[in-house]
Amino acid sequence: MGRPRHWLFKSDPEEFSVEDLKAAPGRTACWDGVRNYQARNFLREEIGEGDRVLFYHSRRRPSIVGVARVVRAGYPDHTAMDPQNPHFDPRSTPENPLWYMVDIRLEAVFKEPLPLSLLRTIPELKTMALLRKGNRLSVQPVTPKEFEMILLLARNTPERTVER
DNA sequence: GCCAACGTTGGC
DNA sequence: GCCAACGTTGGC
Repeated sequence: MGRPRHWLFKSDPEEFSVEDLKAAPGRTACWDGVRNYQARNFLREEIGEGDRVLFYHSRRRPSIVGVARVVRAGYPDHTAMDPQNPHFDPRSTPENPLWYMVDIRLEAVFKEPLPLSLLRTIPELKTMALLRKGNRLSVQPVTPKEFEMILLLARNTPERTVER
């Protein structure tokens, strides 16, 4: 498959929000703490520099809140090797890292989040992995068409213009 | 706060 | 290798 590819990253905003990414140096942060093998495989093998990312807030007000760009492809997640870190995993070592992360840079925050409830009403998004029942994957692929539709929704409504 | 869905663990 | 028990995710 060609580049860029498209992804959706979930985050509990109480842990790490799109505003946290906006406030980070260079609007760039590493996407650490992923401890699921399927998501790990995407981070380690599939996601490349230049890929595009939808930033999703889970929980309180589930919604897509912005877009980001992958600026560094998969490399070992150092938080897994830090005993002080809540995501520490003693099975992961520098010689044989178990968990991976990528770096992303924020490109835009939507002025109004696109809530899950709205996304469910869009026929073109019916097939989105995010909308499938019981889906818990925190890093998931998005089709180019789905991605474009999300950006269209973010732009089209006047109060949903994209803030740079 | 509830609970369904899911992933992981571990006894056998 | 099966599967029950358990812990976690995450929408509602």
